[in-house]
Amino acid sequence: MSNNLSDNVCFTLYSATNALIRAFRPILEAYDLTYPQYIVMHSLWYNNQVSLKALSHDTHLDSGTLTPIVKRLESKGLLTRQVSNEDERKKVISLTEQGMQLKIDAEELSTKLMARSNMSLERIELLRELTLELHTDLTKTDLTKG
Amino acid sequence: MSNNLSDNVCFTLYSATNALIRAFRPILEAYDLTYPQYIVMHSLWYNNQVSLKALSHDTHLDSGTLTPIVKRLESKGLLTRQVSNEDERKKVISLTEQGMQLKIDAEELSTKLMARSNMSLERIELLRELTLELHTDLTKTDLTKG
DNA sequence: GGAAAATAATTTGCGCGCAAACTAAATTGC
DNA sequence: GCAATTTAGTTTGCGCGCAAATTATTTTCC
Repeated sequence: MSNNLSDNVCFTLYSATNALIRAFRPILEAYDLTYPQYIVMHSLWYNNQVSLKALSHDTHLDSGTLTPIVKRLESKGLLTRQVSNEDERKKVISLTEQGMQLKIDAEELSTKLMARSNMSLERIELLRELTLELHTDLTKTDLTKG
Repeated sequence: MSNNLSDNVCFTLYSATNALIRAFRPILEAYDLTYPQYIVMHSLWYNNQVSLKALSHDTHLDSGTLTPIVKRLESKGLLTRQVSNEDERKKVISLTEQGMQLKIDAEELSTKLMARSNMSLERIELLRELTLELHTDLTKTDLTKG
């Protein structure tokens, strides 16, 4: 019988994520990026010239969320969006030279942020495994039915 | 050297939280609550008649976020907001009868949701401890200076 | 080959999450 | 005792996050 919000994993997960994004914000501000924008850039650094659908799969962000993010990155000159030749419904998202250059500076940013926390590498890795497991679990199983 | 988003704990934490809130949404919809609204109600069920400041401390949500949430809960008839007698800057937030009755139904909702996942209770508890640790860590230390 | 169904991306609407600016009341310090 | 500072809460502006509706293209299948 929990009587404290911190006794509940949903709340601690939620609070920790908010705190992490908040801590990340001033660091990313130097690169004129938000965290979701950083996720998209990071994905493209390793998987360039993909459709929005593919980007959605990689980033775990839905298309309605991605469209405006990608448009903002386009207006910053970090990527381009071109209609695909094979399938005119699709858009090919490609990094610009500027977008690729950002990689050198910003690539390891989130790793560096976590490294500055007081948590041990072992516990950070454990946290990574558990959150990965939870995400896989939640997206596989439809918990609303049952 | 990570080349995959899932290798990074920031990303897995972020994705898992989004997935969790998403899974929670249809369940909470039956109570006409969003997850942040549920957090506020949960807090009040154990700590009623508090100022917005105190509620902000308990829920880890900032005042600019809380004001509109609390107003929505007020318009749903779940709580009231009255100017404090001792200090007219403060507002006393109090559950209505309806707000208190919701507790019986909705109290253990997030625990039940997690219990339906495929994760073991041990790993869920471990995740709770790690996210609590990270949150404490991030709010204590200003990682932007360093 | 053409209607029906599926797919890709965009748009709309709403509720956060939070920094920054603002208002109003209480406290401090001379 | 009153001006300066601090504190409590609200408002504004912006970027998500996502469900649902919409548009446009492609695929299916008869």
